[in-house]
Amino acid sequence: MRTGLNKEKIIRVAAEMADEKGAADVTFKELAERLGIKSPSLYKHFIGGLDELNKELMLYGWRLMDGEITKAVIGKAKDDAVIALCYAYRKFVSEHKGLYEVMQWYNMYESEEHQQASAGAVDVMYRALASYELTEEQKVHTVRLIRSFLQGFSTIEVNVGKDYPVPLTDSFDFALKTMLNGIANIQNIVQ
Amino acid sequence: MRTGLNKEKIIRVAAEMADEKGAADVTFKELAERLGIKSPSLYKHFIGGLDELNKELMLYGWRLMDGEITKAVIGKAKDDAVIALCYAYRKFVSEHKGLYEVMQWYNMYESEEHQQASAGAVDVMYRALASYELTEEQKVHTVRLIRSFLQGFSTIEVNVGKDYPVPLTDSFDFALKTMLNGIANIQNIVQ
DNA sequence: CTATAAAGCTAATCGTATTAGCTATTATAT
DNA sequence: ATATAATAGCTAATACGATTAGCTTTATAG
Repeated sequence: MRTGLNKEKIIRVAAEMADEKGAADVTFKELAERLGIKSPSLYKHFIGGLDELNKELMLYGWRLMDGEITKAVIGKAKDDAVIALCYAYRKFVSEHKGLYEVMQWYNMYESEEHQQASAGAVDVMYRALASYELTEEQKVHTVRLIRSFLQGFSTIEVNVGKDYPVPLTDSFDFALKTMLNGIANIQNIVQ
Repeated sequence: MRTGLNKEKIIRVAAEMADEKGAADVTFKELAERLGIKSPSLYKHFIGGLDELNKELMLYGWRLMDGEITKAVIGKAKDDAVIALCYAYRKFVSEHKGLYEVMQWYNMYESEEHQQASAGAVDVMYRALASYELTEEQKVHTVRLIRSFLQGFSTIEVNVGKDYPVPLTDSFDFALKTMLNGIANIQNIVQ
């Protein structure tokens, strides 16, 4: 019988599943169970199989994050904007560990598509830097620094056991200040 | 017949294989072929199967990197030490993309073991900071910043398509300078 | 020399992904 | 309204790698 499913609904369930059980445990078998259908039926929606689902999950994840960090930055400028963006990124990851794994993990394979998917989030970073007096090249460097840090920090935080006696949050703030300080002194930094 | 294999040799072949084909494509099937044995025989060396192999690969990778960055830092202090360490880390990743994937990827599951594996590399970072006038807490923050950046930057660099018109190397240097600048101004940064 | 452990092998099993082909339901064109 | 086509589901069968069971050969300790 018809269940009224479509790609979008399936992706949402798959994303939940990823967050609950980890990216590697999103199987067609269990996804189908959760949706109340049999696993071969999933091929009606994802002809490319598990691979296609993962790609769509990745795209979905980046769109979602894009939305979150965009909201966070609205009406803010300079340091306030950067700080808000970084907090929003970190919050997103903490709430979507599994989905974030897919966003990272799947990138190993389809880097072209991944590039485009994350372009939205990167673009928000550029806009957040608009209010600084920076050359285009300086903006590129800065975005790459912030992006690298956020990505690395998130990965570490998600998988870390202990953050005692020095809380990770303090280190996060420290890092933000260091980077903002770098932006402020950018003329002295770049030859 | 006896082939004279042992864990160490198998791991080395598996590491090569990871670098050639990517972490996800290290299968018992092909690994056995490369070693000239049948895949069930691998269980004589890795009772825990593919899982155990991956864990050992991860440990091997971190030991290897530990050695590399340790060498790089010898006889250097302060900024020179940090710069050398970061370059060595980046070089290691560029030469061991697949192995590095395993080092990252496997961490999702066994975070306790991963912690210990990467502890060596983290320790080298602490030593590299020894020559600065920093409190223990400041060192922790600094190590976490550098580590996050290196991890994020590496992941991005490995999977990125284009670094044109702004070369990634320039961004790497920019980031290093920004972070070193942050270390120099650390008193002003921490409240 | 012999007993035993180690390291290999073949054959069989398991689990998930995937494909093939069938059926009912929905949507659409006449 | 009705005939037709496309869609979304199903069952049965296949494929492929991981894994397990049980056998055999080779080193080696005593």
